Amino acid sequence: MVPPNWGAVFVDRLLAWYEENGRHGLPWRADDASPFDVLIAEFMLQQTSAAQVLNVYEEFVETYPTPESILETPQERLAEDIESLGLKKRTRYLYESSEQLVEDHDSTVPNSRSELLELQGVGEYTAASVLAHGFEKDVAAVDTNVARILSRVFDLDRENDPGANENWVIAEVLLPVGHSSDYIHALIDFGAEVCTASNPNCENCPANSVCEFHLSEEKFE
DNA sequence: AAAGCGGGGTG
DNA sequence: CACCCAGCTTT
Repeated sequence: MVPPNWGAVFVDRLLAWYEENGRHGLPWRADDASPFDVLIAEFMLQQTSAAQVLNVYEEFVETYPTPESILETPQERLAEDIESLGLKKRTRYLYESSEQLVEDHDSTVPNSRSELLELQGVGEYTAASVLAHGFEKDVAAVDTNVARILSRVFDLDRENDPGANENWVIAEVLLPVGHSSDYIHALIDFGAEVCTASNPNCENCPANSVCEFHLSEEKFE
């Protein structure tokens, strides 16, 4: 059973770790990234490592800063530009969602969850990410990294399931109001570098004293 | 609920 | 060589 104050302690440790060790230089996290830039980055990052996206992101958003610029380009050309990322359907999602932005949203990115979810290729995680990073909304975003972290720290029943409502509820409860973007980035970086899927670095984890997973592991040492 | 997508990096 | 990566759509 997790003591009631563990959540707050965990978030404090997480944010302190992030300030010191986070991947602050990633271009799609820049303050001047537009909501459309954020949307492009989230499309690229689906099931794709940040290192791979780094190879193509900056040139892509410079070449295609608006949905119109996507639509003016043959899909074959777009496909070449992001070929190294894999997942070929991504090109169609980029193109069709750009059509939706132009036709239904006056060429802007909508700032509501329901409208974002209507876009081709946008699911719960991507919608939440755009709201947090593009519009500074106080919403949580749960991907496989976040689901894994929360499942371990709080010993959740539906382990590592980004679709489990419990993950979203906990992520929302822990959210530091006014800092959702840093909070989400912190969770993801933490999942990529400390609380990894295989061989998590519990020994050097700043939150291991408030983690059910680590404490239960210790019992079997 | 489960399968399928995908190039590139890692153990 | 098998497996994973800031998920989503379709069956």
